[in-house]
Amino acid sequence: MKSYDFKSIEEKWQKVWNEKKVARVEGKNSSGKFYMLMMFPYPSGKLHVGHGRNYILGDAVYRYLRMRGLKPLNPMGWDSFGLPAENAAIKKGVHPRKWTLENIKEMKSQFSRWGVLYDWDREILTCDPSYYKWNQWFFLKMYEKGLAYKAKANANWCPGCRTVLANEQVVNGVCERCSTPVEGRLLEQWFLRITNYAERLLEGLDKLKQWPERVITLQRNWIGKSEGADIIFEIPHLGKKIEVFTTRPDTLFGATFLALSPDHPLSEEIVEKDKFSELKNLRMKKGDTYEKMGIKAKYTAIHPLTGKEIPIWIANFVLMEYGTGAIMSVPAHDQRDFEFASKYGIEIIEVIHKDGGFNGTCAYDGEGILINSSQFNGMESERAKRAIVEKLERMGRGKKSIRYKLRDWLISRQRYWGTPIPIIYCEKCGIVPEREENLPVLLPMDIEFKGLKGNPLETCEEFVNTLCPNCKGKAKRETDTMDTFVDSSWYFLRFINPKEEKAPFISKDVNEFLPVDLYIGGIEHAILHLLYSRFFTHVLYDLGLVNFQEPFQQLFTQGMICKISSITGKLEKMSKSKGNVVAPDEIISKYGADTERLYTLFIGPPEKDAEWSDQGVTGCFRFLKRVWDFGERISSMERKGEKVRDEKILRKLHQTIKKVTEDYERYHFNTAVASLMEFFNFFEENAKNENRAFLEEVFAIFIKLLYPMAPHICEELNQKISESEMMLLEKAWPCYDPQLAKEEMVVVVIQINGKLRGQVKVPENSPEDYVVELALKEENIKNHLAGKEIKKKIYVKNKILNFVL
RNA sequence: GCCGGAGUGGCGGAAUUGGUAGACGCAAGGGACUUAAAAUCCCUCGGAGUUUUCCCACUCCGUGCCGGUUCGAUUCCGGCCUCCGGCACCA
Repeated sequence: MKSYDFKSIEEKWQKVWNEKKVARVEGKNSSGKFYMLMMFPYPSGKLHVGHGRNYILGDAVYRYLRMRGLKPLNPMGWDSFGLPAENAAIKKGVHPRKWTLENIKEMKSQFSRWGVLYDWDREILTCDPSYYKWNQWFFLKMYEKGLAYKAKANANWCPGCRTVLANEQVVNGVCERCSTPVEGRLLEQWFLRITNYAERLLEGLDKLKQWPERVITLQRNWIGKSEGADIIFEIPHLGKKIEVFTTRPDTLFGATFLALSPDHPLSEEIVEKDKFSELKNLRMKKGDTYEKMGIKAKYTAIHPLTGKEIPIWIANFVLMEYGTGAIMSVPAHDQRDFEFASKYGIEIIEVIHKDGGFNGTCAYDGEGILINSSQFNGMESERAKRAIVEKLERMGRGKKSIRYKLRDWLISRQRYWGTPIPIIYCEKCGIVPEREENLPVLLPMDIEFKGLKGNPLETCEEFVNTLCPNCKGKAKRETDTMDTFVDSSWYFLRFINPKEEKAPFISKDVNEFLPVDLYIGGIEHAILHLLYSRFFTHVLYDLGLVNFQEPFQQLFTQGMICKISSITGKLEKMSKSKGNVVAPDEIISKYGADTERLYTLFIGPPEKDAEWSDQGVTGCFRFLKRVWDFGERISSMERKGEKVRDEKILRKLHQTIKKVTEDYERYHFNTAVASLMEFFNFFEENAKNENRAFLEEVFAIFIKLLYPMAPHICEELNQKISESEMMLLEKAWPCYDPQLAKEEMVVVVIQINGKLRGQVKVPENSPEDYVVELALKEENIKNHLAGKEIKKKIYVKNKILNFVL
């Protein structure tokens, strides 16, 4: 008997799959359209078993769908622009492109060693001019539509990466990539006007029925819609107005002061000259780590409804980035206003009354009945909101308003390894977009990286100096490159026509294949990538380039693989910096790729985080080894006599087909593995007869069920026992016989007052009377019923019989 | 503070619509084989108790805590605790 030689089996089949290009989808899809996609990786180098989860999961789905008769489009590419490549270049002097291509080669071979299949004929690299040309093209389209613009803004500057970051890339005040604290810097930067799409991005979420609820919630909170009113306060001494945004117009009569952000454009005009240094100081002390403080302005504002003069303060707790940068402060009904008013002795007026509401020690921010509010007294908050806004609208002092937390997407990066922004600064014409026919604006390749500081593009004369496309006069190129999230915001469209030279894609084809039917990736992209991609798709829809607005029909977010970190001592996401990575090659050389695949799927529910256990891996290895030995045993048996079927085994088999099919449909691979193990335990135990024909029949079905998860061993076993040479990948998924999948005899549990007291075996769908009769014969039931009266009987067919006493 | 998600044996986890809690795997303990080890195979494995020579049984408790609905709750409802994730002076 040959022992389980996973190494040669796996090499053999990987070679076959690669050479036959089994996942290739040419042009249109004949077997029904299905587009599945794994989030494409950044080629950072070696992959670990944690990364593997994404790809293995996807491959199991892919192979299952293949057996179900679909031939899904399943492409793969590389998100290959970005900082790590550039940092490696500066450190080691190797060009980012070279570093990137080497990593891709390594990772691609890792995919092969895992036995995951992609249509490599559609491979794309975002760092390739044939790809990033279209980033530039989209940018120009957006510029035309006013969706790309340059503005001076207080940007998030990361001193570590020496570039600005998008709001989405700042996590807890530090850089998402390098964890350096982010500073504010006033810079001219390029933005994409994602805020124009806030409402549509919000509405679109309602249509995403097959997205995880938590991702929807994260996006909804990130967009952060608030409904309220803009209200105008006059400053008579200045002859100017201040507009504020509030969600609580019903509290307007309690507004006893205005508070302006220190960055508000009027802030310098309204404070005394001798308080300028104080103002500057205030600008440094923003954020909730600082105590609330402020400067009283030299002017007052007029309350739009009472006509009373109220003070204006510059306050460090008011954000310039949200609303209008100014608020009406209602100390009785907003805790922040309350703290500020208490500190500076500003008047506090209760206007919303409720029992247990405002008591003078802290603000009451709930709803109630209006008081101290003139003609609105006695109204409910909700009604008063409308009534007051209507009144303001009639007076021309305010209007209904909706605000979002979402801010425009800052895409400028002061780094080299990215898509050059196709903009030219002409001495005469100013900002001039590059002409379409001149695209791509090529990233220069001959750059010396060692010891470099700052953006190398700035020092690259051939790149910077150019002629104006308008007047042919002297001009300079923009040296900022694009955020790499631009690259990943549309790559799923490029896979349809990856080699198209005249357009980013062909609309007709894209409309046929998209939206992506199943998108698999990590939860860490819940906001950034998935929001930007949705935004891009909405924009492309408006440009008439695609006929759908949402790019991803179903989203599956898999959990992360964790392990105790040798550095922090805690359970952490597997990563090099935490010193807790497990290399796939370690597992593959010891147990094989099928074992790693099976264990990765068995480790727990795929949408949840899981802890890697080296010991757990052995369980899966032992299982596969037993499967192999069983196959060997069958193939060494003599073919003789007639096929003798074993009813018990057949029933168990068909129950297992049913269970495993249902589990695959729901992506519950962990329980699919458990069911297959359970079946195999049963099979081994009961397959005592030496009837090869029958054992072979059962075993052939069993390995089909196991195939999507452990494909190499199953292909090999299939070849060994099967008469046809056809690969399992091309075979049909087994159907179960509903009659056989049912138990012949079902166990009905007997309860007394809801407590388990016994069980009887009866034929399926037995009538109540029959089950009661049998139950009453049970010794234990008799004991419990002795001397008591049965009040009620509850019978659930094939499940339970409950006597209520 | 706000918004999500979760809490089940020594561990990872199962229980698809309210119907036998602990499937499957790991670890552990015991045994077989072996000079020995590895590998493999067999048995035990939530807690407490009753019965008993053993087997076979049986009873009570048990799914974070307290309460409710129900013949019956890991599952539904109300209140709390803890942990994880996201947002956070967002007016």
